[in-house]
Amino acid sequence: MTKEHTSMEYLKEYLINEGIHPSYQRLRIFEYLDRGEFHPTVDMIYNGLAKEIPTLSKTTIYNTLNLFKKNGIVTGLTIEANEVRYDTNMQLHAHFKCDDCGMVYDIQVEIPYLTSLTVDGHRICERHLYLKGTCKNCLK
Amino acid sequence: MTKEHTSMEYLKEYLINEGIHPSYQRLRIFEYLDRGEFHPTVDMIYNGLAKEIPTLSKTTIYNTLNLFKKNGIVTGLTIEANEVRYDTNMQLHAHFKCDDCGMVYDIQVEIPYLTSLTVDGHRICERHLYLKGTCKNCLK
DNA sequence: TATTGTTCTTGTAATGGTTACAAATTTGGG
DNA sequence: CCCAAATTTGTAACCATTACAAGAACAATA
Repeated sequence: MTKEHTSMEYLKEYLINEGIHPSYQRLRIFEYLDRGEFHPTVDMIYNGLAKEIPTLSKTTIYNTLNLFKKNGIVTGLTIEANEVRYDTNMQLHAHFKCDDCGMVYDIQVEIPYLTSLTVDGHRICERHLYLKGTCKNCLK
Repeated sequence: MTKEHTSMEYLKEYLINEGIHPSYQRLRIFEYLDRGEFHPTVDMIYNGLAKEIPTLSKTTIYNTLNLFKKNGIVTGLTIEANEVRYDTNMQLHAHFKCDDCGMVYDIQVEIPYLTSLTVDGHRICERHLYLKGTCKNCLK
């Protein structure tokens, strides 16, 4: 998925192309994920959408995210043990989480090592790289 | 901590040097972590030690691991959202987790990029790199 | 050695995120 | 318009972790 804000129609077709029936809830959840570099948790999605979709259930969000993950259009980031953050950017990239404000940033990486298909004889399917520290804004 | 099997006396002095009072439980838990490339969960530690220390409580394991983390001799790996694995190797290295057997391997990395102190203006304190796939043994 | 205060350990209960499940609702095709 | 299938929802269950308070072990002092 691209980083630019995209029309609802486009998101709808995107879901269909990925084999996902674009129900209202799924569309809104995907839209929420796709807008901006946000990497929200389930709670953030719930709090963000519940105002506009009063009947929304957390179970629906979990179901939807698991469906998205199964179909490979979303990935869950486990930077902290007790919170999963969701990302629609499926390209290889790293994340930086600020210990102060909690913000998660996308980081572009150019590490040829990471594109290797094997390491020590093991076959690699997923690559995860994240950094932690104090972010640009909190350093000021 | 080194990877070789080390005597109980050595482990004891190591804990003392790190400012940790070496109680029997702490010593046994640290010994369990230090022996082999195992990266156990709390449950594994509990199941592994409960036979020999019948009074051992899971709370003690959690307390002890949190103490070890606070004193910087152990780190928690959050590869999967619902399980933390503990590692006494505090040097920069990567991990490979097998989706089949669940085994976590240490991987030596030589990525100059990772030793950088900042990225995009953010100050880096921690670096985490893990890979997932099928391990050497499960490929056979 | 007895005492006493501190540290460490333990069991139980509480917490919080996630999943299981079944009922209710919505949707799409005939 | 009707029915079967898919989707959503709320409740309850689950599991890892933490909070808390009581009990046990320990260290220092006299």
